[in-house]
Order: sequence, then structure tokens, then C-alpha cells
Amino acid sequence: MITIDVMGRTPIYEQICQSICREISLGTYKEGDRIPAARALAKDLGLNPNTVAKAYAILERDGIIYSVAGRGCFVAKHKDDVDERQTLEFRELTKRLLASGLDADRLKAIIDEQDAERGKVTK
Amino acid sequence: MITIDVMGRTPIYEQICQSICREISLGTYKEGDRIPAARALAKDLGLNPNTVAKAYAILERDGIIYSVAGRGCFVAKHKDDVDERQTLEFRELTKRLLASGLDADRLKAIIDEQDAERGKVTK
Amino acid sequence: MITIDVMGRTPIYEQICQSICREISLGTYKEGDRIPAARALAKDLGLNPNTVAKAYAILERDGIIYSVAGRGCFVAKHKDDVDERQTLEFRELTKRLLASGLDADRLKAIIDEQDAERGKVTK
Amino acid sequence: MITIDVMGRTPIYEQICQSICREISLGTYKEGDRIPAARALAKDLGLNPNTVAKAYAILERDGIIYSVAGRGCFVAKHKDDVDERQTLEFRELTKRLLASGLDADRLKAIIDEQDAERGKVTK
DNA sequence: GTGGTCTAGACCACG
DNA sequence: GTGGTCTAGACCACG
Repeated sequence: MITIDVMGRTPIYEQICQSICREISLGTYKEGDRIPAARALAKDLGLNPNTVAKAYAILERDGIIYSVAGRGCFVAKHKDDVDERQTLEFRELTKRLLASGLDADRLKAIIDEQDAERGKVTK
Repeated sequence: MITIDVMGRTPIYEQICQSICREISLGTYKEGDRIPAARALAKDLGLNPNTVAKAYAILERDGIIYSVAGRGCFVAKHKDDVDERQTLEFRELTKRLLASGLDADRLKAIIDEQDAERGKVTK
Repeated sequence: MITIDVMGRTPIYEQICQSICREISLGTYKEGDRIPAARALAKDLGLNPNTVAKAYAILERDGIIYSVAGRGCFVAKHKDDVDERQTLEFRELTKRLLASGLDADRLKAIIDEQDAERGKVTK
Repeated sequence: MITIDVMGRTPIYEQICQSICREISLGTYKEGDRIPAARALAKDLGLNPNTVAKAYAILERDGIIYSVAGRGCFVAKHKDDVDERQTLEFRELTKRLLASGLDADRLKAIIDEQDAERGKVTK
């Protein structure tokens, strides 16, 4: 499921990139699987086709997917490689916060807190 | 020390906000301390005074600092309140990554990795 | 209708904020409705686009509206939430006047007086 | 008692004006009473003497006090005339909120709410 | 076309 | 001297 939040500062194309990566991380899309056609996805989400096209172009540039003319787009990378991309932002933010004087344990406590929160919702 | 990266997607005013918060987190600026005059800081960093003014206006709106006409801007909040603001982004990103199928231990490992990296640079 | 009083101590951007909130309170703009484009409004009112942009940025920070890049600004909050914001100043002023020795009935009399005055103009 | 809040947007000279008026409203200073010397007050509150002088000049211009060279400043008006000045802001704000679609009963409810709140603190 | 960011610089209130 | 407001106008990302 791909859901777009038009409010908030994250560009829509970036949200699409993250959603596709999320599905690969979760195992919904596996290496070699075909992902939804750009135009169909745009129609489903009520977005400008150019926006979805831009997201797919970025994913292809990053080597996450590859496109075959006339057939569609396919997952190029294994789950772990995608996780690597997904955690880039986390790495940089962590680095900055550690430099701001917050200690590692404090950040780990936040992770546990969020993990526990998630457990509640899931159950 | 406040350093600005003109390249990159983070707006300059946001970098200034983060830098001021960082100094408060580190204890360089304490509650009630005066922070640098907006115009002086702009000159030091080679920026337009408006850009710094915008950062200060945001910090004041967020309750981090308060301005006194004719006297300057002062730290309004305690270190811990500022840390709270600083970790908001971390909380949300963590939440999103956990929802993407990454497990908590993986994220903790990244924190340790970044913490170790930081140790090296410091030594 | 948005009218600006260039004289007087209230900043123009604040008057714009109040006008937009007023229209939401009155029901002219409802949740999800698009508000006028910042540049168009600036042109209509004979103001600099930056002044309107500042007002919209404040309304967005306060959660009253949200902006979607390339599409415009939209009402984010329900009428009642906006009323809450609008009456904040009234609450504080009332508190101060009561502390100054004015009694509640005196203030209510002023409200009736202003309400009656308004009735005359409307008819 | 005069207390100054350096944070917040109300200019210090305006706060002094309001405080003096408040004391007259409460009956602490009566018609003909001498109010504190500007320099002494400035010293007590840790303010620039010019700031207090400005406040006194405004009060004199408004006919609230009158100054006698070499002797000091005195209350010129009766409690009720001062109340009139104090409620000016309230009148204007009420007018604006009524025009925004809020009804008189809603505003009266806020007054009762604030009055009740005050009762609690006093007891 | 829309909003977001930034520079440049003026004028003002406050103290 | 300090911050607050505003104008003027450029450039960019997003869609």
C-alpha cells in the first residue's frame, strides 16, 4: 500500500521513492518483481504522472529498479541494499545529534520507546 | 562555532536554528544567556541579515529564545527542552523506519557505528 | 474580503493572518479549501509578495493552513480550532483586566455595547 | 507592585503605563497621589531611565498624570477615567472578534471562565 | 503557476 | 546598537 501525505514538507516524488523502498524492505516486492506502472500508480493516487515518473527515474538512477521499454519497471536490488539507502538519512541525523551533545544511550532509548509504541498499535 | 553549508538541501536559516540549538544542548549557551546579535552573526557568516533574522524569528516562535527590543536575543529554554525539540525529527524517522521493516537492533547498531566514528575524529 | 490598514501598529502580515482566520471562522473558507495564491493576493492588496508569504508561513507554522508545492495553500483546521487561536488574545487581555480590578460585569457590558453597535451597522 | 516582563512583545514603556493605570484602578494610587519618581522606579526595576521617562510622558499626554517641576508626578484622573483608557484595547478586540463570527455569549463565557480561574488563585 | 529561499537594503520602534 | 517590518526582485523546487 502506498499512501501519500500532501501536507508536510516531504516532496511527493520522495514519498513515492520511500514507499517503493519500504515495500522492498518488507518483502512485498522481491528482486526481479515488477512494480506498478507509473501511469497506473499516478491515476490510483490522483497524482501528476510526471511526479511518479520522476520518482521512478530517481529509483533507477540509484539502481533500485530498472526499466525495460514496453514491459515496465522491475526491482533490481536485494532487500539489504535497499535498507542501506533507507538508513542513509538516519545515519546523518544520528551523526548530527551525537555532535550536538546527545549521548548514544539517549537515542537508543528513543528507539525502544518507538518500538514499544509500534508493538501496541500492531496488537 | 557555527558553520554553514550553502550546498545541500537544508535551508541556511534551518542550519542556523540547529546550530543555536546545538550550542544550547552542549551548554555553550545557557538559559538567560545572550546569543550573538543577528546582524553581527550575518556579517560573520557572510549571510544576508534577513536570513539570520528569519532563523531567530523561528526560534522565538518555537519558544527557544526570546528577543528584547534594543537589547538582543536570549536563551529562553533549558537544555532539556531544546533536546526535546532536537529529537523530534529522530523520533519520527525512527518510527517510519521501524514501520518499513527495519528492526530496532539494526538501528541501534547504526548509532553505535556513528558513535564509534565520532570517537575517532575526536581523539 | 480582506482589507489592510497600513497605518496603525498591527503589522500587515498579522492583519493578513487575522483576515484568513476570520474567513475560516465565518465559514467562507472551509477545511480543505484552497486559499488565494500568495502572489495573487499580494497583487490584489498592493503588497510585496514577501509580506503575504510571511503571513502564510506563520499560518502554516501554527497549523492553520498547509502548503502543497506547486498547488497552493489549503485550510488545515476546522473552524473551532481556529476560533481557539483567535480567542487566545481575548483570554489573556480579559485575565489582565480582571487582575486590574475591573469586574466581570463591566467587561460583559462592553461586549453588549459592541454587539449592539455591530447590529446597527449591519442593518 | 510593578513587575516587568522582558519577554513578550509588549514594549516595556507600555507595561509601565499599564501598571500605573492598574494601581489607579485598584485604588492604590488615588487622585492627587504622588507616583514613584521616574529615576527611582527605573533603578528599582533595573530599567533605562529613558524608558520610564517615556512612559510618564505618555501618561501625562493622556492626562492620566501631571508633573510638577521639582516635586514629582501626580495622579490627575479619577479611577473611572483610567478604566476607560484600560478598556480601549478590550473594546477594539471585542469588536474585531464579533466581526469574525464569534457570538457575544461565547465571549462572555470566556470572561466567566477567566473570572472563575482568578477566584481559585485568590483563595 | 505555485510556494520556498535568499540577497539587498530601507525605515522604524525600543532603549 | 538592537531587532521588527517591509519592499524589490532573483532563483529554485515542485508538479
